[in-house]
Amino acid sequence: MTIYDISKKAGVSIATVSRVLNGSANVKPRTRKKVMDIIEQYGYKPNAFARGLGLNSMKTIGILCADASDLYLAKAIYYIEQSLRENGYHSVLCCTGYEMESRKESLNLLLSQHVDSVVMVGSHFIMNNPEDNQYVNDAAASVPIMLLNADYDCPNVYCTLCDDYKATQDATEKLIAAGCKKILYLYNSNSYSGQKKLAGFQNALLTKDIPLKKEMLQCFHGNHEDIDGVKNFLNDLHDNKGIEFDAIVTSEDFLAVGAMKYARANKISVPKSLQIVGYNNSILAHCSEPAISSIDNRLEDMCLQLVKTLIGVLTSTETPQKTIFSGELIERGSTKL
Amino acid sequence: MTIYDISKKAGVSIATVSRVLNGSANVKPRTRKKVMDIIEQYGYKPNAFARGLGLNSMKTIGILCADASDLYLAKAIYYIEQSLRENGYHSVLCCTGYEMESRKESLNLLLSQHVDSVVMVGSHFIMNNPEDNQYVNDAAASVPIMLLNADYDCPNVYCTLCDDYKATQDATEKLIAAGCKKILYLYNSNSYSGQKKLAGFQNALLTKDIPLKKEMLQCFHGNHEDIDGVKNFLNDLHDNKGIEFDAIVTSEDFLAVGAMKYARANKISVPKSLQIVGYNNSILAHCSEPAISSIDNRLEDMCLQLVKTLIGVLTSTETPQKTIFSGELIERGSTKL
DNA sequence: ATGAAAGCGCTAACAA
DNA sequence: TTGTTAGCGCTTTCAT
Repeated sequence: MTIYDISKKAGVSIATVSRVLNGSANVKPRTRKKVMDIIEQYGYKPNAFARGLGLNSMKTIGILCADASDLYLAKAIYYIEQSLRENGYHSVLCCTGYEMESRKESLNLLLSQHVDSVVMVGSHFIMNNPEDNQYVNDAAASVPIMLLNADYDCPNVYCTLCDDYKATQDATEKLIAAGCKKILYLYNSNSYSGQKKLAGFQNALLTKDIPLKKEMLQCFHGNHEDIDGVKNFLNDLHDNKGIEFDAIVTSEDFLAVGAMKYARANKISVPKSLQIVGYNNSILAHCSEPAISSIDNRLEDMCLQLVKTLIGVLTSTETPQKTIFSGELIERGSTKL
Repeated sequence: MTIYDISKKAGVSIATVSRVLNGSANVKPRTRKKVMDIIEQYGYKPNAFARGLGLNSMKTIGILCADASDLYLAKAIYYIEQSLRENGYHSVLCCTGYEMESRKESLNLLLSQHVDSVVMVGSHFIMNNPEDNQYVNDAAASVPIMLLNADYDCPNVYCTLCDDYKATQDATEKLIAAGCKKILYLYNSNSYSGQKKLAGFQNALLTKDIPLKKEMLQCFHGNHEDIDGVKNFLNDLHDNKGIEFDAIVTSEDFLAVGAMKYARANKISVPKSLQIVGYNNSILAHCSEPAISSIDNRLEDMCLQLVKTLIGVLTSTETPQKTIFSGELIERGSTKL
């Protein structure tokens, strides 16, 4: 069933059918009704390819993310896809893994699909080395690029992010105000937002005149699901390296869960002897007893804003190139502030 | 840059370029080389729409799932997308939520996109009432439908699932063998696989001659992230309804985590006084101390098999219509068997 | 081994 | 208000 069949049955030209299909004003109501009836009757659906060929768009957005099974990224994808769909766009998902090469490859794959835009979910897509980000510039030359949780200055690149720096700083300062003297910072990524969090932590110490010891910044290099690995890591830090701490600020909830298990295994009372702060405010923060205080970076708000911005760009509405949300610590039993 | 430009520059016809592009055998090596060079030089990429129009396929698979932010479904999507990409297919993601109507709508959306097949992730897509499944039959009339974790008998519908019945029965029997007398079954969904698990539990009791009390089958109706809700639910069961139990078998890990928190809050020793079994073997099973024994239903294997089957169907290779994997209990600290 | 040309189904510019 | 028609870029016969 094509537009030709419909036009024949309705006794009009294909142009008229097309007008009806696209809601053009220049159709006599009676004609419109006649055509609509035929369309309904035969359950005709226009061919998306042919339409795409003509318009050079299939109303499809590419979503690039390192790992759709990551709790945080999965949530982001969920919000973004939903919002895009509400705006009449499809979402092509492409998980790139954490390697540079496959990242570029995936991007090219999406571009060759003629997506109308590419959303990059997660701060992993922007590196420190400008050369490594060239692929973003290249892509931005053909379609608008939307960055979630990353900051990058380039024409046709739009950023929506959370002020991780400030959120981490605030949380750390709260711990200091509550009397913590030896705060360990536990992280696992050097991505853009990872660095911001770290800097926020350091700045909190600086502001409160607490000397910064290098050993109090620890990077866990294991897999992001390896909670017991984190526990062992902390055990090693304490038992073998002699590092002492009365609070742990982490860059991700799973690290905080690991810290929680470390405390439990060593019969360290939380929050009495050890306070723990997570990041992302995910379900993992609810899994332990007591529950973990975690920094919420307003993921849903960010995602909705990102899509809003994107739609603005695609419809040539004036839109801000950068939107920054502020995060906040959700206090639960793992801290007493 | 189109195929015409390339053909002109290479001094051949578009047909030849097309042949080169599609790896046809009927091209003289020298001609092929000549064309290839031009293609490389100009970085030409064929237009996916035009190709789609001709072939009536853009090598795209629709992935339907209720909620991409659900831990389990997110993992499934991850595996499936990856495997599809390796096979040269794109993935269009569409999250339907848990309502019937939006489910049908999403499916139609995908079909109107001319996807080559639709993968339905999760057992929610098949209902008890045959009428409610009619939409699957309808869709199967136009493209192959792949079901993950659901069983449905219909031409052009292919199922890949885990034997949840057996896995649950086995785990329950192990608990009985270990001396548990009062086993509570805690679930939260009546989906196809939800029913299988429940039936497996019941059958274990039957097999071991343990009387089945209705009150020992409890459905938690809250949100699947509401861990504290589960804890409170169990508190209520015990304190107000006077239900006693020495083991809890759950249909999802988050329920097991809730049970764990219930035990901790009430100073019930796990596994000594209460044994707990989760389902899905997700990261949640690792969050508590002790870690939770959980049934692994081999999600990755299932996903890879599903894609393998799909590729088979699309290439008209002979393929089984139903593949069943068997699950197994991964024992951790929450049980002593 | 290569080229010419007919679609594929739709949109949009132009004519009437 | 409606119809005619030229693309859109590619695949695929059918000739050569």
